[in-house]
Amino acid sequence: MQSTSAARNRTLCPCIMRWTQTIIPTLKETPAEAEIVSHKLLLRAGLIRKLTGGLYIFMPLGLRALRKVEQIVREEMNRAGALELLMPALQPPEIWEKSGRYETARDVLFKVRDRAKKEWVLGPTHEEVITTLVAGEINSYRQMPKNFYQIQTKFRDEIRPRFGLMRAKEFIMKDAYSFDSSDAGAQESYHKMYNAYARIFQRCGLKTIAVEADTGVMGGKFSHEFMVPAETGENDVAYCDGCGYAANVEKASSNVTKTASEPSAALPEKFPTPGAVTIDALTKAPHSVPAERQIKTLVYVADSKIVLVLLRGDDQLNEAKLAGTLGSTMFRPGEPEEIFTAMGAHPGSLGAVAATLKGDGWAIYADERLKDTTGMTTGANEDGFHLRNIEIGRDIKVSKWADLRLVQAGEPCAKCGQPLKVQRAIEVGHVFKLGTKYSEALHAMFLDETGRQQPAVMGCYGIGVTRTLQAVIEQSNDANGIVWPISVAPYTVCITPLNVAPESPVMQLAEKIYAELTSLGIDTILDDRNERPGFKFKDSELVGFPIRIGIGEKSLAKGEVELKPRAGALTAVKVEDAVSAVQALVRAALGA
RNA sequence: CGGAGCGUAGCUCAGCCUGGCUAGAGCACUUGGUUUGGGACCAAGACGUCGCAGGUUCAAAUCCUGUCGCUCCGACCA
Repeated sequence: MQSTSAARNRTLCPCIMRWTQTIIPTLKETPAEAEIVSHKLLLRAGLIRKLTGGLYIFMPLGLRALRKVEQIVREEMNRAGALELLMPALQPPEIWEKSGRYETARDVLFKVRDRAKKEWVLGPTHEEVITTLVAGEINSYRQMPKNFYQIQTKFRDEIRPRFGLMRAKEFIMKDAYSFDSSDAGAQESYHKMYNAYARIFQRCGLKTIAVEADTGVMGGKFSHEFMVPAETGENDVAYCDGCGYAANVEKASSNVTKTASEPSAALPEKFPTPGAVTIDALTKAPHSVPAERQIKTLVYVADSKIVLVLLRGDDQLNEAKLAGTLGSTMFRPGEPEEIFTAMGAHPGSLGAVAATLKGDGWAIYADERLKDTTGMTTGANEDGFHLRNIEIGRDIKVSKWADLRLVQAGEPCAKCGQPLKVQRAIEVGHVFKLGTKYSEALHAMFLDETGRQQPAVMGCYGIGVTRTLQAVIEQSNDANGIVWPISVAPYTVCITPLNVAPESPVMQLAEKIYAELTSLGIDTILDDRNERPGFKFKDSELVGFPIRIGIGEKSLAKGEVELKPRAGALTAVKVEDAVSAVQALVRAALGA
């Protein structure tokens, strides 16, 4: 039977997608390499296979789902007036030098050499390329606005690829770049993209929240990230149920209470604190200094210079905010030996009190929550000693006050006062208003109405397409497998005949329904495997086809087939109603 | 790059600590048979440079050294 069925397949109509003719290598057991549910399911459902760390092969089924996500992205970008083009992945390093990112992005740049030993870079993104193009092609305000996009493979030398497609060395991104002749125009382009993104993710069946974001090394003016709430995400999002405020914690601020000051004219007093090298240790007897009355002193090195960062004892530093304050991302925490050499004490006994500092003219950045505080305690820059009665305005030469702290869940929203919540999330999209950084660096200039030369005002907009696909699975699964939204499912319908003999009424009906669904444009796969029913049911649920049509002799005898939505209950429908019932489900899901 | 763990059949893993003949199990695969509405059963079979290199030893999957790869935690990002 087995061999004849293989022979039979070769002679059957190739226009029917039969399970035995494609390859869907499902796994009953989870490969050890996968940690999070979406990665496990991508592998178990036979959608992807790993070539090596951070590099994956899309199997036929996985590719179908990927193409559906891409198509939704393409349709919505086109609807928003963006123009699709395709740029080279291989790029000359010169344009990266011009933008300054050859240095600032060097950690993620893959570099290769050609036979003449000339260096090239593999594009992690395409601001430099598109801006070079626009510099040559767009010379007048009359040619703007323009928004160019592509869907293309990007390369990033990730420090640590992980979670399958979530963070890979090579991934597919939709990147778009808008060019406007005015700031107001750029705002409008930005909002168009923001709205397009909301539609894209909604169509993909994803629940996302748009949050205010830090602009990082992109060097933009302001930006939003589209986040999929998920415990396995790599970002923390702070949001407010009261007014809808939402921001990446890198960016978020809250309306925290000022630190109460304790008026006192007392002068700094050194006291011994042997062994107490943490904020927590100082809160305990015999010292009993509450964390909110301590000043935490962090030592950073920026441009090989020492920088001190002061926070209240119970606050955490937000490095993204520090980057904003420093105007650079080129900084790092000091090494223990380096700190000892500079400060004369080890971490745990550090302080910024002017009289105890060895160095002169060091920048001291202090969090605003410390402003005007008195009666504080901090390290004495001598191991085993701290200072009390610190009045920050009098005793510490703060160079700059800034919001440097990480917000915590429960703090009052800065806009409405309700408590903020913090949630892990996966970033699937990011919109930036860039301004003129790249257009100036790469000379994308145009003549305005008055004949003056101006740099184009840019925006850039990314969607991690492969990551979005995985985020859908991360958000949409159950104990049996994936639960695809119809919009991105590899096939909408899986027909499961329980008798696969070609001449059987069951199989003949299966092929008839297949033909009808296909003629209606509904993607269908026919599970013609000669396997036991339970095996086929389990497999189709693992892969997660949104609708299964079960056809067996028992129900057929009653003139019925079984309709089993992946996320719903099984119902019996008359044979003649099966196709219209499926069509109704599909229409309802796609809103068509 | 720092910290932790793991490399034995296509997959999941045992064996390693305490060295010993021909390296095991389950799943998957091949053949035959029995089955057939929720991941069947019987029988036979195929599949391994035990990650790689070096060392110790009469003898190494097992001990030692080095190396490569993978996974997880931290800093970077779609």
